[in-house]
Amino acid sequence: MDTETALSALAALSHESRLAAFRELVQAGPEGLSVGELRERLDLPPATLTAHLNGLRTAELVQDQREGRVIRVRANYPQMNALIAYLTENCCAGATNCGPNSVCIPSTNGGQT
Amino acid sequence: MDTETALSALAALSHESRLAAFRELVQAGPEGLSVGELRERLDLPPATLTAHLNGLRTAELVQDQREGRVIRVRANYPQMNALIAYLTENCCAGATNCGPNSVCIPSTNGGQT
DNA sequence: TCGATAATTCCAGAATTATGGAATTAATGC
DNA sequence: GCATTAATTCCATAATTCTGGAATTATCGA
Repeated sequence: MDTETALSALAALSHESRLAAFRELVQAGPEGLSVGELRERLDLPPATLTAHLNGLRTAELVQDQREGRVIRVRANYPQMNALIAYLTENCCAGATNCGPNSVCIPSTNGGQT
Repeated sequence: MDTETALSALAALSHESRLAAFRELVQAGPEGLSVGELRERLDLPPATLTAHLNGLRTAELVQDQREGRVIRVRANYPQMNALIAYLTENCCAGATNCGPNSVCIPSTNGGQT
């Protein structure tokens, strides 16, 4: 993932409603949710939800598929994963001991504190 | 890390100049950089850089320390790591096979597609 | 075709964030 | 005290993002 794409994804997730929407979609699993279900859970006016969904769509963090009158939205897990990979690389500057479960130390000092 | 803190960190990183500043600090390692060095590298007016640094400070993604007339800024690696952990949990909904080097699939379907 | 439902786009006002010059604070050396 | 350097805050303008009502598009069933 390049920096421009990462910025787009970070911007998409940096708003309360959009992060909440994305979390709902992740919890919903591969089935995703219809826009209507999402709207009920988040309790947002239709136009507002669409605007936020468009932010997530631009960042390619979600994908959708029309099913009749309903549009089903799914979290794009690989894209989210790519964002985490980007942040991990930028957090650790290439150190190998880095990740969510380790303390993040740059490689330039061999991991000492 | 709670959602409010994550939102603050995501917002801080979702701007070109701030992400660039943070990357410079990560690459600089534990020594960090003075505000002046950062200013030269990013080529920003002083007031603009300060405004962006304040965003990173509020999110506790950087910490600083005055050394005489100079203020030294360092990346706060644990905070960045906590953000990555938060995103990993929210990306994967608790699945164990998740991380920057694996495909991110929620746990609700056992990893099948 | 018509009516109902789902979701979107359009658009304008409100709110927030970004930008950077000028003034200010902080520290140092003479 | 005074000049110098480093960085900040102050403040006003510019730019962007957010919000949501109203109109529009898309699909379906009768």
